[in-house]
Amino acid sequence: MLNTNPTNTAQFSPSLTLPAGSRECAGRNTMDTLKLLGEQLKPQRRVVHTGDTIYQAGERFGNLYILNSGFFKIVNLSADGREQVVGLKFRGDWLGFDGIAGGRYACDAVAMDTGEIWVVSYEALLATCAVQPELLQLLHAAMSREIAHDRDSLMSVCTLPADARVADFLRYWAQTLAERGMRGDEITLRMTRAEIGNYLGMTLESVSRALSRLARDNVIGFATKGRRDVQIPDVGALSAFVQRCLAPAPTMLQ
Amino acid sequence: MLNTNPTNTAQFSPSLTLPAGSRECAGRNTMDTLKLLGEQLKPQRRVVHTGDTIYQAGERFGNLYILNSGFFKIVNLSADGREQVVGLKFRGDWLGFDGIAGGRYACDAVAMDTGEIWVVSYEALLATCAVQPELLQLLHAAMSREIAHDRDSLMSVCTLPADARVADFLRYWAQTLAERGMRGDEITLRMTRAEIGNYLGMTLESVSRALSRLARDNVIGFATKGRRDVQIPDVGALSAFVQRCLAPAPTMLQ
DNA sequence: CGTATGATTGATGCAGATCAAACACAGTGG
DNA sequence: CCACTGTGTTTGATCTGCATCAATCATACG
Repeated sequence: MLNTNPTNTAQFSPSLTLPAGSRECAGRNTMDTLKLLGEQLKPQRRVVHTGDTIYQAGERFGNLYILNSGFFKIVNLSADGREQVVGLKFRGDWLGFDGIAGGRYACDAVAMDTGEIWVVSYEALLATCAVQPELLQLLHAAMSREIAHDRDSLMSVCTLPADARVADFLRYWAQTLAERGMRGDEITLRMTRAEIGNYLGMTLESVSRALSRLARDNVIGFATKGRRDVQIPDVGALSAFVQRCLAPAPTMLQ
Repeated sequence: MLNTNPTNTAQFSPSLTLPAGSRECAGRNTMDTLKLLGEQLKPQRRVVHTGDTIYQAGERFGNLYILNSGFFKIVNLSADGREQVVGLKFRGDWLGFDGIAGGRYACDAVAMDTGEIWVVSYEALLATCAVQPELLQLLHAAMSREIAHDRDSLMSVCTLPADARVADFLRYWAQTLAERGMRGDEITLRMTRAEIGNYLGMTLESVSRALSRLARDNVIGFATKGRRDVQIPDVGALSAFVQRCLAPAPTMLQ
């Protein structure tokens, strides 16, 4: 992989520069957006716990879901039994878009932590949008962001070596939390190495080795007890690590 | 890769069973949908030729595009110069969704053949949707399909070995053409091996070897002159080939 | 015809998969 | 309290699928 490497002169983006498209729609932040959605839609609120499934592949589509707290994984299941984590959802994300086209959800949405989701009937949402055009903008922005991010994911697995993929994964996680008003410098991975590996297209052993390497290079740190909490003192260091992985050769001397 | 392989007993879907979600919204077919869109939106029609760029990453968002004929690739470009084909668009597909959230397009859309695209101002589209709710359904269905397909792509690169990825790519291409009323048994790849490889996360040599293998096994055929045209007598054979690649071991004897 | 671009095929090397063993920690129950 | 068990993690050794390097061939075009 990483076969396309045109004159790579390591001009990586310095530290916290957010990539284009990652900021909230119309300059609005996540908290304000959630407040607006809560007021406009008066959604049914539902508390979920680790392992709860909000919808499953094949189930009849009817609702969209807005994640107010906690976090979810989206799992695709193929006819022949392959299982693939295809997305992670954080505070402010919407769930269930995949069901609109086919009338049935195409994936499973599984809670990875305790949290609260808001249930919104798609029909009711459309009705509300008809009298409140700003809502439609929010809906479309959420779908658009999902499409753009899915493409970034594909780019990651297609062009980055294993170590860089793990680093980029942590960078995205930390940035996402920060953008949404949560601490991004100390994140609790509520996924096993196997789940992370599945999401990134590598084995759990490779994930473990990559994390060890990142810790050895002081790009990340591990919390006192257990290896589930990851400290990220500087997000820029993760980006720099990715670039280092892409660097063609040491080119020592000359 | 393909490390998750739970009791894989090769119960592959027989022949032409379309996977859930691949049929058109509300049972409508592509031709009818295009007709409706053309009548309702009266879009500006624009002829494009190979290599034309309909929009580019960073360009200010304003229009969505509906592909009436021809075909496009969607290319993502990272800050450090990596280039990734993240999608292919066929007749009836929409282009430009990635621009809604950030106000700027996130990718390049490049024509791979002569064709016609319809230009629709996003603002005007929303206005029309307000008085024609069916249009909004079509829009959402198109976005939903894109999200679902992007996930399938990620699953492909994460769980399939190189040969199977190429086979699955051809299967998808053939099925998509068939669904949209075009011949699916003889497709002209208007992409180089390098472009296909980039899209599938492998080198051009691996693509070439995979195609040679598929031809040797009579799963595909090459047209008389040149290796750009691929004959696909039976789409099911491609699915079967994918399953064969996933089979744990030859298990000869017993 | 010569040149250029893309495709095929072979030889070799390596990143990451697979196999294997030891370790850490949280329950659980005596 | 500690032994016991199960689940997840780490780390090492080995193997292999695919990348890389390289040479030849095919088709298109000036």
